[in-house]
Parts: sequence; structure tokens; C-alpha cells
Amino acid sequence: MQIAEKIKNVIDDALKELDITARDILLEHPTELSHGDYSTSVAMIAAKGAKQDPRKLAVQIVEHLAGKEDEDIERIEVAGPGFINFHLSKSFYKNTLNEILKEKDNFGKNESLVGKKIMVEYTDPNPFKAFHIGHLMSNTIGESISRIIAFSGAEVKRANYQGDVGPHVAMAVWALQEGRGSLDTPEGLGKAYAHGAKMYKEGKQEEIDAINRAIYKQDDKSINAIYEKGRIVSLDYFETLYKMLGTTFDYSFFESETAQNGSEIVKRHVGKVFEESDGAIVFKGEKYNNKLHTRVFINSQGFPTYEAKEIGLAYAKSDVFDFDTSITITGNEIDAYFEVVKTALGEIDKTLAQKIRHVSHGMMKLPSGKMSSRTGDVVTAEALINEVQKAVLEIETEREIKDKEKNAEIIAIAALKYMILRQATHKDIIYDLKRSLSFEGDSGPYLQYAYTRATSVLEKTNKKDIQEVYENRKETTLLEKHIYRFPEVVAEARERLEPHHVTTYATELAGAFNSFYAREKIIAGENEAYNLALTRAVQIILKNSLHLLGINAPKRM
RNA sequence: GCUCCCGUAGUUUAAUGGAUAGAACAUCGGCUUGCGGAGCCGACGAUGCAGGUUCGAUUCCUGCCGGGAGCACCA
Repeated sequence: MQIAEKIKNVIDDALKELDITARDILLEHPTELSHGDYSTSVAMIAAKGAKQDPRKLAVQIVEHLAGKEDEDIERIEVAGPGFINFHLSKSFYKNTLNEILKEKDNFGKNESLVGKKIMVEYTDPNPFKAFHIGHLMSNTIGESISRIIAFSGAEVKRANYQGDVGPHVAMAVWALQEGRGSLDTPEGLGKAYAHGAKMYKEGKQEEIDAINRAIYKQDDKSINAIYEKGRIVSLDYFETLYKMLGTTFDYSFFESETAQNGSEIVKRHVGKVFEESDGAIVFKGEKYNNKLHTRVFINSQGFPTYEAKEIGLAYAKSDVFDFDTSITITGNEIDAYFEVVKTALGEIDKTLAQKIRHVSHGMMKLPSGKMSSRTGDVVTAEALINEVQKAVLEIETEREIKDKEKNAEIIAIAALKYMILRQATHKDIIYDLKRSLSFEGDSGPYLQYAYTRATSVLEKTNKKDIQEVYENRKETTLLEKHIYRFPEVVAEARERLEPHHVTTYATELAGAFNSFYAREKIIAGENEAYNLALTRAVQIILKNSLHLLGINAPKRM
């Protein structure tokens, strides 16, 4: 049984003996470590209903808890205005340590999602356009969420949805026909797109619309040739990025595939769900919810918009994988549209709509101003990675590392992913170049560094894989108060779909380990066996944490 | 104008309604026998404003101020 659950049961028993009813017993970790490992405020909450002094009630509860201390719970006491604090015992710490040593890569897993099928859709870059920081955010967050729910036992399928048809593609193809940009490289395509987007506004709308039509219909050989080649160049390029970032998709969906079915479904429901307006087919969201607004699903030219394609996508997904939940990860700029689409889908297929969940993340902002792939004023993910990698290589010059380039790339990606995963996902990130090139303090490299240190210590002994520890230390360390909490952190990150809980925890653990490392002599010290076991436990948990964040844990750096 | 999101040290941020609001960067002051200084220890420093609910509010509610995003044929 988990210790938190055990403590709750003990409290529950005492409350029953006192004939006090409490709906939920809230257990928390006091911020102040001297206040113990767990704390509950039940007495203060119950005192209200019972019209008693909270502190006196807490004392009464503790009296009924007397004798319930066992090998795990060392001490229970009343503190402050009526908190009941639980201090765990050395044997609990030792047993947990042994559990970690035994579980290794599995430590922290839970079974709360066993049997559940979950599809996670993320990244969603558009062929012919740049893969920019926004896509890096979606990829980083989506990969981490996928791993966190897989750690909870779910069957996870990763999906990517790419916009390979639509006006943006037509703009690029038009510009390529004009000899702008280049069909051979992703940068060339990006330039073509930027030029086409500019010219669309400057009088070339009709020509570009004609190309858009031709791409949908696939009826023009020379356009098809440009389109096909550009599409492949983009997609191949994206694949190299996914490899670098550590993502393997199970499914790739394309707008060219969802467009037709989406259109047909929308058209079938005209009159009931959708209606015609100014030649377009729209959904009047405000009729269903006053927070929603009207959106065009099929435009007056007969083309499906993002909204109709999204309807097609929902069915395409459920055709290939009978999911219980489908999570889509996007920037929060589409929050309003997504709600409209979901509401419209709910009118068509309530069951399907209820399985769909949207997780939106904030925008990456540059101090210099807004990014726009339309004007070509973008920071691509690749350029960003290269820049950070260069800074890592400078630090690495004096180190003896096998493949410095690759190692620096791993560290650079860690730095960037950490920056994305360190805060609540819905908040905007202000990208600070100077900060992303600094690897001190809260950072991906800081976590990796703690991991390499632990690894290095263990490699110096012949006890890389410690099985069990028997003797406890005289004094418990701060580390022991951290390591047993990892499974709780994973559970919380999963419930809220918020990876930053893992990031924060891992950073605290790394900090505690670095302090421990500075203070204790680990090898050949007074508590060698126990300290080595603690080092091994930290190594295991940091590795598992980094895994959940989608960050590599190098042995050297 | 309407809708949604955000406002915490100089800066970037954390905190299931709980105790003295936790970190990091920057600034200032320290750390050689001990295993990786991308590290450690210390100092300074914060909840936008005004009400309300509560034993208790950064957290919930209302209003205001400030920032961002969205509001019909782009995604």
C-alpha cells in the first residue's frame, strides 16, 4: 500500500472513533521540512462543523492516533493552528530506497490508465512552411504528455497531423512556378511560401486560388509535379527533426486525406447542424453556447476549411485506433475554434466528441517581436538548436568526450525542452536567447549534469547496480525526503496533463543531490553503502524523470 | 466593443484554499585535502489595485488597471 493511502486510512479510523465525518482527507507535504513528511488539515475543517477549537480537536484526533504509529510512521504531532503532522521513519526511508533499487526503470509507474487507449496528436507542422519554435513547443509538450500517460499504463498512440493542402500550399507552389524560392530545400520552400503569401495580398489572389483548386483536384500535371516534390522534401526534413527530438509517430494524418470526408460529413448535416450563409457553409456556435461564435466550415468556393477537415480528422483517427481519449496539443490561439469544432462534432456524434480533449499551450515570444512564417520572419527550430549547440560546444572544448557534436546536440535539445517544460503549459514563454545559452541553475543541462555526476560516482566503484541496502544512516538526509515522492509527482502530472510538475521535482531532486554531493564523502565515507544506494536511487529517478520529459540522459557531458 | 488567457523579487518562474509565498538568473560575500566547479553555502529581494466569501486567499467571486490571443470564408 502506498504510504499516503495508509496515512489516510489511519486518520479515517481515528475520525470514525471520534464520530467525525470528513468528506476528503487532504494530505499534503509541508513546505517546511521540519513539519514532517505529510500534513493534514482535517481537524481545522472538521472543527468548523463541530464548532470546536481546531487545535483541541487536532489533539483529540492525535490521541486516537496514538499507538497507530508503526514501522513506517515514526511520530504524529499537532502543530500551528491545528495541523496534524506525520513524520516517517528511517525504516520507511530504507524500504523505499530498496524498492527504488529493485524497480529501476519502472520506479514511478502507476496503473491508473491500464486498459485505456489514448491517442495524442501533436507537432502538426505544415509542409511548405517552416518548422518553427511553435512546433518545437507542441512536439516537446506532446512527447512528454505521451510518456507520462504511458507511464500510467495507457496504450498510447502518437499522431501527427500535417496540412499538405490548402491556401498556404498554393501560395508556395505559385511562387515556385514564378521561380521564387527553391524546391530542393526546406529553406527554399519557406522562402517560396513567404513570397506567395505576400503576393496573395498584392493582386495574385485569383491565380493562387486556381492553383489551390488544382491541388485539391490533382488535375494539372505540372502543378502536381511541383506539389509532390515539395511535399516530400518537407516531410523528409520533418522526419530528420523528429529523429533528433526523439519522437516516433504511430500515425500521420494529412489534410489531403481528411478534407474530402470532412466536407461530406458537413454537407450531409446542412440544415440540422450547419447552415448556408453568403455561399459558405457555417456553424453558428452562439446558438449552442454564448461563448462560441460562427465559423465557416466550407467556404464559398466549396473548399473545406480547417474546421471541416478537423471533423474529418476525428473520424480518421477513430477509424485507425479505437481510442477512449484523443488529446490534441496545439497553441492556444486556436482555443476558440477548437471549441466550436467540438460543439459541432457533438451535434453529429456525441460519443465521439466526448472523447476529444484539447490541451493548448502558450506562445513562444521573442523579445524582438512577433514571429510570422508569412513574412519569413521566423526562428526555425533547427536554427535555434544549432545556436544552442554551438554554445555547448564551447564549454565542451576542454572535456574528453567521444562524439562532441552529438553530445552537444543532446544537451542543446535538453536545454530547449527544459525551457518549454519548466512552466505551466498554457502560459506564454518569453524566449530569452542569453538565458537559453546559459546552463546554470534551473536548466536541462543542470539535470543532466547531476545525472552524469551520479553515474560517474557509481562507475568509480564496482557497485553500479546496487541490489539492496541493509544498514541505515545515523542521520537521514534531505534526499530521502525527496525520493519517495516521485510516484506522487508522476500521478499529479498525469492527472493534470502538466509535465512541469516533473520538471520542478527533478530540479529539486538534482539540487538536493548536488548539496549532498558537496557535503558527503560518498565513496569510502562513513556511510558508504547507504550513500552509494542513495546515489543510485537518484540516478534512477533522474533518468526516469528525464525520460518523462523526453530528454536524453547522457553518461558524460 | 465582446470572449478567452495571463499579472508573484530587477528578470524568468513554482505553490491540490493552509503554517515563515519555494526556486533560478542578475547583484553582493564565501567554498582547495572528497568521488566532475555546467557545482556548493550565505545575503538582498515578490503575490497589480479595491472589495467580498472563508478559521485561513497567490489560489475562489465581483469591479478596476495592465499585457496577450481570438472574434466568417488562413491554419
